[in-house]
Amino acid sequence: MPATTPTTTTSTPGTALLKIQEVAAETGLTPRSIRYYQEVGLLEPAARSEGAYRLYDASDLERLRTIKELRDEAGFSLAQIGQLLEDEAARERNRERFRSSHDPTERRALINDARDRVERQIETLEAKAARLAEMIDAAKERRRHLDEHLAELEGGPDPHPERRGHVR
Amino acid sequence: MPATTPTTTTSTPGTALLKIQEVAAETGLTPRSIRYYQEVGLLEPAARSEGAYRLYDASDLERLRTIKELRDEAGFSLAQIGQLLEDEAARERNRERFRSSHDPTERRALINDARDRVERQIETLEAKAARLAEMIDAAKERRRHLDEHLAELEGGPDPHPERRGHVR
DNA sequence: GCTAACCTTCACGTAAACGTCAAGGTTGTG
DNA sequence: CACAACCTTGACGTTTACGTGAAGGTTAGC
Repeated sequence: MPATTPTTTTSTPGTALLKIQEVAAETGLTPRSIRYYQEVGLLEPAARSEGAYRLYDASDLERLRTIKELRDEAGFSLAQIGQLLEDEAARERNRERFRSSHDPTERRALINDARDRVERQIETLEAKAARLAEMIDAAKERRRHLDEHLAELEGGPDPHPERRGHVR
Repeated sequence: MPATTPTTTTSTPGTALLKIQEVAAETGLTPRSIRYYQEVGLLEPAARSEGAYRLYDASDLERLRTIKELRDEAGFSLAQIGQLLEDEAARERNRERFRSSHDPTERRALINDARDRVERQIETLEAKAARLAEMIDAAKERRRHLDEHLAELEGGPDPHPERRGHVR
């Protein structure tokens, strides 16, 4: 028995399964964080080795990178991330059910459900983006103001620049 | 001694000073959080009453609202918020020095310094915004896809919609 | 000048998100 | 098959960002 392959039915041939440390190196997370994410239900490893080693596939890596991005870049809590990913998962599940359903009414219901979920995601994200945009605008306004001052200094080293047009 | 007025020199006449609970009501923060922000150096109350009550002015309120926004909307840690506000403060200080300096070279140096700081703020914020935008685009793409499906179902309740043009 | 309602400063408790050993099993390479 | 390098599951420690009293001063109204 060569048995480098795990004992699961997730046989995606070309897909090499990685051990937790390799995943950590690949994603920039720590093994502890990855285990913790499993603990709080953010992702289950694709498989376990015979000796119970966690084994991760490509989609796991993708998911972990998503989690990390949501955490670092967007500053969401793990609970919020869980919500967002759960919505994703529900979307996938509905997709499956959708595919196997031939009743147009149910199909429409499933899609509408999915759409609502995506809509919620978008609203959550856009609210955050809007706030950020406001802050960015404020900062840019400050920068613009400073640039004005600089231009003034370049244009003519007037010892009393506050006299020409209301600097404040 | 009528002494409703504090014992500080920050005499901005029309500015009513608020006690911590009033500030809390006004900002949506808790008194504890406000004290904590002071503890970690995010803001000092404008004054103290005779009996050492914390008293806050309008600019304190503004600052607290900013902190809350950065915390809730942008998801920054208090440490990061401290950095951003510190940059702000440095900007103000430089502004003061700028006003009292009459050496054009130094003036330019001060403004350039300030500009660098603002630039850093903008970069930090825009990086975050960019990530968010990516996520929003992805979500919108999913929504668009779902809408397509819905349109297909509305247009004609075809029992085999997967036959018309590669649904996946 | 009494008292309710607020404030103060400790000080300990808590939830989230991990870090860090400890004790022991697994893997694969020589 | 020995053994270093990795993995497992606890379990306790740590930091951040507060919550929650406790013990005692302060303020404002009557």
